[in-house]
Amino acid sequence: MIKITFPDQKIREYPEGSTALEIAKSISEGLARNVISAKVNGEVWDATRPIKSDATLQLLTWDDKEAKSTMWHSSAHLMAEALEFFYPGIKFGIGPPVDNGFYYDVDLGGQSISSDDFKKIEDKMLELAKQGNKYVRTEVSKKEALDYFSKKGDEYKLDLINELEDGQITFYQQGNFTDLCKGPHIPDTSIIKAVKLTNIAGAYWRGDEKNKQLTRIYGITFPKKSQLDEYLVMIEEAKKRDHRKIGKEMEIFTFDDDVGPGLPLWLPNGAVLIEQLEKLAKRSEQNAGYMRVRTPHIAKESMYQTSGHLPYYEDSMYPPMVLEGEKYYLKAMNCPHHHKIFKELNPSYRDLPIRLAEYGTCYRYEQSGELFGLMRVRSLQMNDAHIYCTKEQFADEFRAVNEMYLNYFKIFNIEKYVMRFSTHEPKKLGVKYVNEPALWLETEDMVRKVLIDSKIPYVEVPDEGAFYGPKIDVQVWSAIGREFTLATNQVDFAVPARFGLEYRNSANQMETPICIHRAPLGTHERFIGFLIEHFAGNFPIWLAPKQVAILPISEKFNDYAKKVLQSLINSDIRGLVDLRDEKIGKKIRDAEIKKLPYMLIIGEKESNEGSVSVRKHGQGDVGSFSIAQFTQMIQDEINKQLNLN
RNA sequence: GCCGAUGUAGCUCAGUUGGCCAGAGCUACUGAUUUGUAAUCAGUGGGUCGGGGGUUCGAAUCCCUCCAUCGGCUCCA
Repeated sequence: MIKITFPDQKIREYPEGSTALEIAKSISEGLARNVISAKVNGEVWDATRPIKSDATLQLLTWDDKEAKSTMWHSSAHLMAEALEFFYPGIKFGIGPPVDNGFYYDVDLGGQSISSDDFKKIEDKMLELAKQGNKYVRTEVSKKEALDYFSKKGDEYKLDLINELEDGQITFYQQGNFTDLCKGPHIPDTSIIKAVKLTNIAGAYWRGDEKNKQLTRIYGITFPKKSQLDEYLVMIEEAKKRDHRKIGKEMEIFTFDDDVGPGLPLWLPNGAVLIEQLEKLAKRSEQNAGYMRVRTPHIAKESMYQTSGHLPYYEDSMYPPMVLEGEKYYLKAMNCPHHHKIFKELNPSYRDLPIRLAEYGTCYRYEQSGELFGLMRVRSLQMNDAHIYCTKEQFADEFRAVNEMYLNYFKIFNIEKYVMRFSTHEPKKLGVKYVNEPALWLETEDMVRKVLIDSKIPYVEVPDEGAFYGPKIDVQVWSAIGREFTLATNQVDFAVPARFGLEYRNSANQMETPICIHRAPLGTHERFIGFLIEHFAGNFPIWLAPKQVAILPISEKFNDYAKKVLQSLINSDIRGLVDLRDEKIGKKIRDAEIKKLPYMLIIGEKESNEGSVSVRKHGQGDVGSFSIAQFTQMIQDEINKQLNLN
């Protein structure tokens, strides 16, 4: 007998070699039906794998994240079986679970596949699923594994096996399909009740663009048909929040073929959003002791040689303009310009820290396939600043920057984000990173310490640093689930020295400052793209391009409506009047669709009283107020949203 | 940049076994109506069918090519 410890710390005895599934059955048949996999001693296992000694056991059902992964991993195998049925000779790369489903990379040889073929593959998968074939795990020797896939002629699997150690190789087989796989898997295919292939795309073998491009087929499965329906509804809802759709509807931005790809035009409503964001940034930066600077959009090649950017990033900068024998580049970053300003200021230690801020306009020649609405563009304006400080000041400065982030997140009600702390990879010193091993370790420790001291949750990712130092990126997700870096906070211990930046210390010696690059509001482009999706276009009133729509009931009240508008403008409130010869219901409907936060309905009663009848977007009638009362109401709401009270 | 898909009026879309002057709704404009909390009625205007080339008696429709967008891959100072 073996002792099994359950999550509630209860211990029960079972025969040696019992499986999680059998144990579940001993508790209840219903539970057993829902078991997808199991966590044995903290490791996810097949629910059908015998447990041979004392262990802790957690049964995993669909509600557990790990169970979903198991399910989708098994689904990838099921799809592979269906694909092999339709496309004999097909070769398989990797087929893992992902956040929303799974994919399998395949090499179809000369055959082709398109989304038109999805239906037949889905049907085949469901047919195979109904057979309830068991996923059978076998341990094989390296030689057996190599023999099997040599016979099959699948060079991708051979490639994978060659990297594995003998004695640790397992196969899984269900129905007519056998795959190299470390598992775990669901007990049998009958758990898969709903199947949807979602997408088809190219993907390089092992993610290397020098390798052959395989066909990647994405799909998702569920244990209940209704869950698939819910998922499809969710996808539809997400599409409605897409910033490209709302940005067009609300006339925020546009792209034009003649202007060029990735070069957005900000329409008047978008320009208001930008102005409000800049107002917020300028105020918080002023309070935090920043000084504003302004720099040109281009610079000579020599500056980017000095900064060291050229060898790393020349390919993603617009090609240079040659004037009088000199090469000029459109700037892709603001730091070198700011470094030059620091040098000109010629500070002593008493002047530090020096914080230089600019909403700098940059141009980056992003690969054409990378462009994506406002989220990835070629012209961008960054909420940039560079803080020059001593080593002793670094922790306080870095902490203050993080606090500024968190304050912004409160204002924008951003709750779902991840701080990603990127460090260097020692093997790539001198290639991807400046060759200063001691400084890397020292600054990484400083950053880590600040994060821990400030109790900011973060994940550490090796080999993702900037070439000049470690950094923190703030990751957020777009409505359609794509992950983005919204903001960034970077340490630079290398470039100031390259520019010969120095300050005089208290002992009258010259020292090089540390530089912090920070952009809490990222770029206007990405930040506004994100905000559109975050708020689904229903901006908080302080940010809304138009805050109030004035809707006269008939032409007779147009003059009073114009008077109300003027009064709002005098109080710095952004409004519009709908003077069209339409019925009030139509004007309200249009204002609601345009997501205008407030509507003022104006008729005979209001014009006689000098009042306005207030309707709130998405809520309806909220009553009658004097113009002064309404103005105060709006201003109070704005102050509250910006934490200005 | 690579793989795949898509591109018809300002917007959303119909029109593909190739065949009258390419359609609808919304928007815009004009007129009637003077309206009380999510669509008043009528009329008018608007399209190089993404660009270029080809096949054909005839191309939005078939072929080639370029451009742009979308989904991924790679990249991201």
